[in-house]
Amino acid sequence: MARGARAVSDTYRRIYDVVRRIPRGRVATYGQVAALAGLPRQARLVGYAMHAMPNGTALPWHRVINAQGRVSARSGGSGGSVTQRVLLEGEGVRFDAAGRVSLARQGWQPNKRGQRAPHAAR
DNA sequence: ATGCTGACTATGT
DNA sequence: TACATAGCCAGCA
Repeated sequence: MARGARAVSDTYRRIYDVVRRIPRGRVATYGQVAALAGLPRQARLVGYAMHAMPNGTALPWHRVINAQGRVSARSGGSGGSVTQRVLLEGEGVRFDAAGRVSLARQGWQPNKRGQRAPHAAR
């Protein structure tokens, strides 16, 4: 590969690859995905990559949230953010009264064994 | 080539 | 906790 017309740039390709390895029932932040993709400080690019996602791309984009543990609002104004929250809840992700997720508890932690949060996890 | 925009983050007030 | 500002990079007109 690495030749001819590619639907997406290698940069986006890396981002999608990272998002794809996010385990179910876990959430990752844009900055985290960017870092794992080899793009530190490019959290914005991650968000933009999600928006530029080709139609038909099957990946857990709903498991990507911002550093505040909240679902970022996307352009279009639709209830896309709501759909994302519903999908996460369907995987067992818990939202607090403020509509935020405990990254310390549900956050995806690669390198860690079992991805199990410290204490009080469940 | 230039300038603006955008599913962000960190820091300060 | 909420709002404002600065820094980042890629895609598009």
